[in-house]
Amino acid sequence: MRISMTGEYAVRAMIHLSSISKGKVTHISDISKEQNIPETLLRKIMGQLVKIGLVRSSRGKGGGVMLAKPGDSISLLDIIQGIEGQIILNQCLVDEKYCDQTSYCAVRKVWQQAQDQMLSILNGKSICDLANESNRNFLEFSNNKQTLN
Amino acid sequence: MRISMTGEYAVRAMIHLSSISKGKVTHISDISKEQNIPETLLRKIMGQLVKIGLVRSSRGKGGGVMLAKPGDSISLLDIIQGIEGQIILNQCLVDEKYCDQTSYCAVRKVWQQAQDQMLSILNGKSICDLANESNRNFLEFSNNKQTLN
DNA sequence: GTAAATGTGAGTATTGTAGTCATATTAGGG
DNA sequence: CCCTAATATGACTACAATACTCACATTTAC
Repeated sequence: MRISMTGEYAVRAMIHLSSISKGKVTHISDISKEQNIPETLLRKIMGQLVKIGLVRSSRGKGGGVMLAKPGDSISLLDIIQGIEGQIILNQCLVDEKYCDQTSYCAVRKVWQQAQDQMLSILNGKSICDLANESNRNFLEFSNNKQTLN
Repeated sequence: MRISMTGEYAVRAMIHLSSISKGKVTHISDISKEQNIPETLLRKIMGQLVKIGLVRSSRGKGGGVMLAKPGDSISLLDIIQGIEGQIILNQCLVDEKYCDQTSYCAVRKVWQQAQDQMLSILNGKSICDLANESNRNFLEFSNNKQTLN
């Protein structure tokens, strides 16, 4: 049970985008290089991100991609669900026909609970938070390295 | 991102087993019928459950399957992880080579947190709990139905 | 018109999953 | 020893999803 590469790539690309100053564009090829994501694949993923309204793009010379809205209004969950569809841990949570015990099954409830917890955690983090935290961690990381040398 | 059918079947089979009085055996074919699980597939799943020590089986006439230990010492997580292997939401949580930012990446931390939450919920429920709760819910459910009619 | 961008449908290779089938193995009881 | 009832398992199939690639289309600025 894993997140898809597509989902991971999307998250990385979005974090990259959130580091670009507002109003400026980047190019898919740049993100591809810096984040080490196959370019043609990233093109498709960016296409999806545009479709679901998280990214704005413009074609042609001078074109490129940028966040469609402020980074603090986009959660990790928005990205993942946008790309992968709804996260549903257990079949019986989605398919009524699958199990005839839905109305009293305790297992179902546990999955529901686990799923809710997970979603709320992913929902609680904006890509803005993520970019900032990573930056802060990176600085600490670099400082530690320096003092070690 | 879903649990596999195999995992779901295993859980159902285990709950079924936990309803059998201690010391008695059931047959795979019975579980198959009652839980609506393809028999040949269930045979394989039971094989795995035996291998990981959750089920005890005996062959031949008078043989069958039973829980290998008390139902309250077996968690939902034991079953799922036993069957599906470790639950790992995000690639970077398992594959060091995959991402060179492991030491400071904030995304990684969020996934870790979501995963921990989920595991702890699954770990907190024994199949004994589950069987009891389902029974209790079922009774309520039936009563409601009766009073409605 | 040309170069620089994104957009996209079709195709491929690989893997994973759900499930089947045939056959082996084990055990009890005549 | 043989029959029957049970689990065990390796090989196989069918299908779907994933992670890509490729070629080409489209858009825009100059």
